[in-house]
Amino acid sequence: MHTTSHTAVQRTDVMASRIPGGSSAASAHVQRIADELKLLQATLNPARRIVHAGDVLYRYGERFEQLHVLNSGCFKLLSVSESGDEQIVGLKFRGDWLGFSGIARGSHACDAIAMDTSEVWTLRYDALLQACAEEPRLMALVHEAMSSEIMRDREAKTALCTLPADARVATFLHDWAGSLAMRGLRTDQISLRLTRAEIGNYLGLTLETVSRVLSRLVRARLIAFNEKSRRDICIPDFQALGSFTSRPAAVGLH
Amino acid sequence: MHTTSHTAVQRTDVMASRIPGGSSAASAHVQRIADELKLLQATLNPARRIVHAGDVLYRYGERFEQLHVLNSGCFKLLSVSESGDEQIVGLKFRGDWLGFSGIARGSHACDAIAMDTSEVWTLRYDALLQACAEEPRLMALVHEAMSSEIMRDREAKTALCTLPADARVATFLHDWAGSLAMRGLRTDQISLRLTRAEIGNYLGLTLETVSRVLSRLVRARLIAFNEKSRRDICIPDFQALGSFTSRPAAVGLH
DNA sequence: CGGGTAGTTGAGCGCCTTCAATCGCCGTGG
DNA sequence: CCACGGCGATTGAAGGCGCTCAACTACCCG
Repeated sequence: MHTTSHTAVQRTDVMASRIPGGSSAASAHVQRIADELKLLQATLNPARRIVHAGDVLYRYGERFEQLHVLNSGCFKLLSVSESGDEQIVGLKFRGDWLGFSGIARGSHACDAIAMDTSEVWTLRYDALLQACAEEPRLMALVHEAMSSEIMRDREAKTALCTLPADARVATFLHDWAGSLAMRGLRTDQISLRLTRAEIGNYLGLTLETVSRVLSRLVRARLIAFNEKSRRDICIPDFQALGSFTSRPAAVGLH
Repeated sequence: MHTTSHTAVQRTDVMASRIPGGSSAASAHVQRIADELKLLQATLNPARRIVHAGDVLYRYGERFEQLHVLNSGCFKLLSVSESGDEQIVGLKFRGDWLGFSGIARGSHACDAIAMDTSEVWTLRYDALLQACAEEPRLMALVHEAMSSEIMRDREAKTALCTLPADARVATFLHDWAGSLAMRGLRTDQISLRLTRAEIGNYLGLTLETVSRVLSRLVRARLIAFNEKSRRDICIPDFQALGSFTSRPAAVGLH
């Protein structure tokens, strides 16, 4: 795992002009993440480093001592069962925290693997606790991050429990694009950094089903493939894709 | 099969590795919950009260101001979608916290409904924050509780993604019994406080499937119904039920 | 007794999986 | 240069698991 330059200015702020669902809410969120990072930097001066796709930030079972915050890039969280099969249990983007699940047992509960070149800020947990005691805003920030994670996990569970395959995949794409939008990135053109098998794993489907659903969404004009790579997906109408979530019907089949 | 003492499990030291009624780990956990409650009481003197089955502790959308800790009883967390259908997103027992998901937005993300007569300890969130700043152990306790919730949500997601109906229901029963065991309660005789429809809702199955799976588990001698109520379930061999989780095969069908 | 709720069980269907074939891409090595 | 193999993705065909629809029972409470 590289620890090269810590300056890594990420060129994110292309920005809010392109954001679906109202740029004001999105840019507010962008600002909020920036403020949070600034607060972190001021109170804890976290170690920064760049990691690359495939790099492992921590592994299941490793002693928990640090938390991480993503300044850019994206990560997947991988839970490996004793029988050896893997389950993707989370996806993380700029502003998200990594490692919360390790606090309870004192050892990490999953693997954290970069899906793209990313800048990670790392802070010692004991230092964080101490800083939280002195800076109430910092404590509130940490609690909000954990609370958000709990909320999103529940939404994911609900999707798994209630949505058929088509809506599940559509929701997945919509959420991914929404995650980027809230961070000020473009959403008309998203680059999934997962194979069909990984998407299926994350959604409780087989890779074939994912592939078929994507083809169906293309036929329904809700998405389009980039001609270069079939992992790059165009979303002409962000809202339409979202509304498909609730109405799994009304797709021209066949 | 009955053991009158509260150390419900006898010949299973092996189980101590996982989620045992294995007495040592279980009683350690009981002790830990007791210590946590004691610390809470010492630092915050929370308001206690008794609620009854069906009582609502908080509702979706209500302003978030308090957190709650269960001293006894059990709760369900209910998420209601805009279209009106409900999803059970969590089950809570003694020692569990309620309300974490409301922190992020400042309003509660679900309904919390008692499934049984329960004793609830309530504390103001702002008071908790303040107390956390002064008492590091309290802050650690809160973080551990949130971390545990994240972990358990992920396990639930994994179950939804990977297990077929039979294993899902078996895991549900096993986990429920395990939750009781970790709290020092008997596990050979558990009383589900959910209808078949609610179990199905929680597990992403229909009530008919739940009913059929339970009948199958009875035929396989992994569980037995109490003759009084079909919601009360005997678990003759806790371990066997657990091992069924991983091997969904090998049940005498028909 | 009648009505309502909870639960069980059967029959048939449909969505998703399983199995399999094919295509395109890319890096390697003859 | 092209052949080859591997990986990712797509698509078809067939089968099965779980859902839908429905009937029936048990139990509680008026």
